[in-house]
Amino acid sequence: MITKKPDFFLLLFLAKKTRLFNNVELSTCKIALEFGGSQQTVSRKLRRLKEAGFVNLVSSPRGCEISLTKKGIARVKEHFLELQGFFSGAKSIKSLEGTFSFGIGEGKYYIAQKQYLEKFSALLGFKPYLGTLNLIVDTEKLSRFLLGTEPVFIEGFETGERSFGSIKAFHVKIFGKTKGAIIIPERTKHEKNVIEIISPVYLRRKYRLKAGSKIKLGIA
Amino acid sequence: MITKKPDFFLLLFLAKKTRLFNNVELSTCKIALEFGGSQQTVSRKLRRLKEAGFVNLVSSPRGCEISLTKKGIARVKEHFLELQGFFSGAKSIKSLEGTFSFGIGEGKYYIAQKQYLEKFSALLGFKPYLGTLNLIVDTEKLSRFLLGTEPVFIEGFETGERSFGSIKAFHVKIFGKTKGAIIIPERTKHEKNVIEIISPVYLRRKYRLKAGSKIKLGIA
DNA sequence: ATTACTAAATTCCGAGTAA
DNA sequence: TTTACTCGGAATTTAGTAA
Repeated sequence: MITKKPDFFLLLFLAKKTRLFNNVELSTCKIALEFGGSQQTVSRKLRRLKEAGFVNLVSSPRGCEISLTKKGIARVKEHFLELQGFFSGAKSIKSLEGTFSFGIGEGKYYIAQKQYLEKFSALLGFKPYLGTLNLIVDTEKLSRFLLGTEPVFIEGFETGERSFGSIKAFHVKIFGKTKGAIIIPERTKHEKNVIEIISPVYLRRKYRLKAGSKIKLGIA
Repeated sequence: MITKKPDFFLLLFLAKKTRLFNNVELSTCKIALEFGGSQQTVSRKLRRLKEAGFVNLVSSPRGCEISLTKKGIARVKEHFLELQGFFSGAKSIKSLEGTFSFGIGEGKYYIAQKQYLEKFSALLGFKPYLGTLNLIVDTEKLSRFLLGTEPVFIEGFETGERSFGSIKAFHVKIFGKTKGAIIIPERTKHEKNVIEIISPVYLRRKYRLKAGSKIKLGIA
């Protein structure tokens, strides 16, 4: 008979209960209550975790003695390290370079919407200049840069005519001093290597930008 | 209609793909291939994640545009922080105090087994004195102490007469200098506030231990 | 009190397929 | 190519219970 896929969430639950290395005495009833599901389901899932070699399980009419096996501990650690890989600052970067590009001016139409403008002021703390700065960036570096910033979520809205989607905004400092934000629509078909920047000032004039000019963004 | 429970693993998968904050273009086929399951199942699970408010999803015959919502990002972060809670050294401690107690001498019988002795030598790097030191410890502190140490797994074995279970061992330094290890059977009904220590030296004599003597264990 | 079996209800999966 | 529907079979859940 083929061993069924064991319940990873129950393994995580047991990892917490055992503090990874300890043995614990539990009953299927208590686990069911705390973890969710019925006593029978917990019983079955425990047996599967045992079959799969993730836990040591001694069941008796007096309850269950449970500890994680080497394999079980490894599995939980692996899961954690994987998550840590992209949450920890290890891979994030603190500045991002972009190349100025003349956009098609589409962004301006969107951010000029009164509802967006009000939310930018309220949530970002500045009233943006009525235009966006298009930057060509390395998508890999963009991802790593965004990981280190705190996103601001700007809800979408409906007008009589059409609907405007939600936007994620990320505070940045342009050339280490000018306030601004990267804005990324949540629904976009946009090429991902082009981002739009808003700022209270007219960046193009302030920094005398020409096509191909390099702009440095830092974490705000 | 009640929204079904969305697949958290798919959410994690998408968290990786989107690097949390980015938008990605994927197809249900590609996800199915990489994540597992059929195209149909992925399609259904994506829609459930959307229903549950975890992802922004725009599907069309040309593919899917996917990004995580604020709620989705929060859910993944919450999961990570929960794990980090007991993996990070924040809660671990570097030393543990125990009170010497005369055991019933049971441990001696076990560790004297030739198979165990050989594995101790091979895996722990020392040939233990033929006896164990029983220590009464605080279970909460023991858990936190063990979190900071590296477990050594000693496999069980069978003799003609009976079977001997696996043992987890943790390197320690007794009073900051003497080599030793905490040994915890994987299957035990043992009261968890009593641990057994093995060491190449006869600890009881070396430290002139009497019932009630305090022993300090440090990370090796 | 337990664990865990059986059986019925429910849910899930995926081949086939329409758009 | 896509997405996503239908539907039959597989898998899962859980109430009832035995031990």
